[in-house]
Amino acid sequence: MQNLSKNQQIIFDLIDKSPEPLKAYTILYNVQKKGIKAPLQVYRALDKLVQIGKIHKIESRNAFIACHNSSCQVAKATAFSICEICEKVTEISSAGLSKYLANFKDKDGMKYSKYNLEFFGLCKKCR
Amino acid sequence: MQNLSKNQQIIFDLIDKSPEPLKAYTILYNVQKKGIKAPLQVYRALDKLVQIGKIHKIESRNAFIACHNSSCQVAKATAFSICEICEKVTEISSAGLSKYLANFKDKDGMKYSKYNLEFFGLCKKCR
DNA sequence: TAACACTATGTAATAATATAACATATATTA
DNA sequence: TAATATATGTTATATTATTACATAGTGTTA
Ligand SMILES: [Zn+2]
Ligand SMILES: [Zn+2]
Ligand SMILES: [Zn+2]
Ligand SMILES: [Zn+2]
Repeated sequence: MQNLSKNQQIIFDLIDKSPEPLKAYTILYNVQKKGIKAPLQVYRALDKLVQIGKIHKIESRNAFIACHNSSCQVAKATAFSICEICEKVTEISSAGLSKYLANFKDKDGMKYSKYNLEFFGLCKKCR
Repeated sequence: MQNLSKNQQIIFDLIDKSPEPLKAYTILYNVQKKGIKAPLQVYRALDKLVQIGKIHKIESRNAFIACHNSSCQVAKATAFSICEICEKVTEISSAGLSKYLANFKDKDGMKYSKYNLEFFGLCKKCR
């Protein structure tokens, strides 16, 4: 587990303490006072953080959330629930689900160790 | 099953005959000769086509693919495999998988009838 | 038919998301 | 030290998507 660089740490801290997924430019606005001035600086840190599993990208929302699955063993096998009203996003950690998906074989008998699953519905509060 | 409007039909035809997912602006360039001149015209048709399940959006690629699951009964429950080398995308239609996911319950006992799953790996040719 | 609601279209402008290209600096390792 | 890899800074630009406003067509029903 490598240490984070300065920019990576700043951006990870912001995402980690956010109760909701953050978008790249929201992140940019919030770290400008810390000296990160350009989009590319944000995107580079995001890329790295995604790569090492500290954060995940919510593809349908173009937003980023910190991993809370004990610094994701499954950086490449992610599942989320997304509330269609309040946009609350929760990372799903289910041994059953990840086992099922990791063992799933398509028609050609092909298995996939990497996947991203996004469930949509209404959260407890919005139901 | 409603009929498609003129723009919707033009854009669906293009996507339907494409062997690969198409991006919005690629679509735009390809339909300009048919009188569709602005991005919004494309996005509006895409939105509608997604809504009625004739096409699906590949979220991780910002691209659109025609549904070939007999005009998708499962417009809201989609699964794809994506080759990380050649970018070939295939819609997965597996009764087992859709049943498993439709019945999946999260920690709160919540079920989700809508989801999008993207598997990543190497296709037959690229392996 | 006329009124209404609904869906679709046309057009211009702009917002939001992401990358290319190039220069420099810092950390790691041999 | 030298070599290598990783990270940063900066400017410009590419790509993806929406807002706002005006108009036209389609279907329903009073
Ligand atoms: Zn995680
Ligand atoms: Zn909610
Ligand atoms: Zn389909
Ligand atoms: Zn391939």
